[in-house]
Amino acid sequence: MARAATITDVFNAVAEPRRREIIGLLSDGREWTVNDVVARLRLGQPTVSKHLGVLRKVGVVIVVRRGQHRMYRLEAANLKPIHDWASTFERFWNQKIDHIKERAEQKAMERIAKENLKLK
Amino acid sequence: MARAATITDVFNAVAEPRRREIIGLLSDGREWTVNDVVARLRLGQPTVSKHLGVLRKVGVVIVVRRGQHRMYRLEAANLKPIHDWASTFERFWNQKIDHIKERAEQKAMERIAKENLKLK
DNA sequence: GACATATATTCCTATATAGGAATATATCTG
DNA sequence: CAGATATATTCCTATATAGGAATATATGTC
Repeated sequence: MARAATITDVFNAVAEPRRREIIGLLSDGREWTVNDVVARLRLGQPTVSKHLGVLRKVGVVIVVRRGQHRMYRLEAANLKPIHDWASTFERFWNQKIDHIKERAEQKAMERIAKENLKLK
Repeated sequence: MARAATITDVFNAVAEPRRREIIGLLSDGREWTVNDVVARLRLGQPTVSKHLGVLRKVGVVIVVRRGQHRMYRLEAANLKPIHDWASTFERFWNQKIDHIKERAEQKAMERIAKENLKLK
């Protein structure tokens, strides 16, 4: 079986690095034209149109027509499922940080103990 | 150009729903055998072996051999890049929540004002 | 050593998809 | 209306990859 389609699974949509780049551009909160994006990335216009189309279909960008132009804007809320999923693992690296803290405190205690010995 | 390979890009590795399922299983922190996973998911043994192989290559799981078995364990720290990336968009939905809060407060104020009027 | 069990690997096929080229479709400007 | 500009779409090709079947490779047990 193939994986869930890029246009239905936001995880898959975002698995393509150039789409993450586009999202990075749009994350300035402003409206971007297809050609604005083309000018920034080294991609052809049809390629950019297609990537934006995928992002639109998963809801990560929205588009409004303004005359000849289509203004694309980031709809970051639809990236939240990814954040939520990844957050469920937060405890794993926080735990590691805790261990580092613990060890640092341990060392500090040892140093203090040593200095106390000297004083005696 | 094709996208970055599943075995080099953790975003792409995790774009496959069955791999996310496997990660979900291993997130109990325990060691899982290939057959443990096969028993839980409706996937053949070779399929599971291959998925675990992909996750191993991006570092999301680690494996130790114990006799006949290979024990797979989640190495969640290597999911952190995904969390970090998604976190850069947190402000977008927090902002929305702020708006909701604001509006709720607004309504509360209005209600209080109305009640004050009645009292007069 | 013969067999059983656990897992990986190889081979195959179907499918998705990224991107280029060409073209279609609007919209704007004179 | 005749360009010009902006964007989408269609067609094509190369490539990745998911999964099944068969097989290989260990390791355990009698």
